[in-house]
Amino acid sequence: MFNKITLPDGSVEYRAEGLGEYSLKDTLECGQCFRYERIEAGRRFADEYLFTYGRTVIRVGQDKPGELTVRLVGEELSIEELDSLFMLGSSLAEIRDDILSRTDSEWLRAAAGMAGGIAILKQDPWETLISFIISQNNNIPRIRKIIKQIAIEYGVNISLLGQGERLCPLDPANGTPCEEICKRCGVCYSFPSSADILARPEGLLPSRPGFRYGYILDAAQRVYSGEVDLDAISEAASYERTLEALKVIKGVGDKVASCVALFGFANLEAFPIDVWMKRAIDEYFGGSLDPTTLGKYAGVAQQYIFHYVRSLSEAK
DNA sequence: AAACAGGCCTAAA
DNA sequence: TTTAGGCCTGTT
Repeated sequence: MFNKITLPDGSVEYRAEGLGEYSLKDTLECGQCFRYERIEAGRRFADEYLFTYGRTVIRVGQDKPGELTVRLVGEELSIEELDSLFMLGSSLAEIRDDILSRTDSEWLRAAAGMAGGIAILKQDPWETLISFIISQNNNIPRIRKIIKQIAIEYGVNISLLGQGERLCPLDPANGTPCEEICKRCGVCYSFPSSADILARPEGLLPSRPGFRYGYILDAAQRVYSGEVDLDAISEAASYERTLEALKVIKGVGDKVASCVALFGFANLEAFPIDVWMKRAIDEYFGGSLDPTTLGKYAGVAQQYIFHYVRSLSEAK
């Protein structure tokens, strides 16, 4: 859980510790989220990032596993919201043990050993939905680029919103207007609502989403009209009903819907199967793997498998 | 240059 | 119910 700390200079930080093997780097870079920038120059922690969430930019750092330090720019977030976003309510070790107690796969054990520091973020459902619509038949650099350009095209610059200090480490003269830097980085721009997109659909075009353009529009229409009610899904819906509800949107099939269930609604039993997972299942699980055998944290197991198989492929 | 990238849709068996 | 093409675009 995060603690709020007021520093001598009056600024506010949130700190959490005792989070076991929680890895900030693996959590942000494992592919579940797209709106982050790693900070290199002038960083205060071994790993440090800017991460966009709603109308807040979160500057988050980690020196060793199990510790997090956070500063906020833009809209305030409550401790509860921060805990929920970073999944601090669950113990990574308990989740891992639960998964491993249900399998005799040595390969999965090795995957857990390597990826056990990954937490499942509970991100904004709407942005997650659009992000994974964009992800289809696409590669990660371009996915990030499209999302970034959409935000820059429609969004407000969170870093210029309010009272708080500017925390942009990419700005050499802290406190000065930063149009140029921000429009390249994009991480400080909020993501448009469904209404924003419907009011001016052409705004999507500069990002060149290709055939996904119609899918994004369909999602915006169905969410705006209430036919797909993300708040209601968030409140009550089971995993199966979440999938069913999301799949009425054109361009949303099993894979995209399960990603939104997992990363947008924190349905930890969600088990997205993409090309990487298919490869892993073919290679290391004899061609089939029933997610329900992995228990209520199957989605975390999915991240172990996904992360491990990708790291193996990168190694060669 | 042809194939591929964290899928989905549609048409056809 | 399952299987093939095709799809925007950018990169290699």
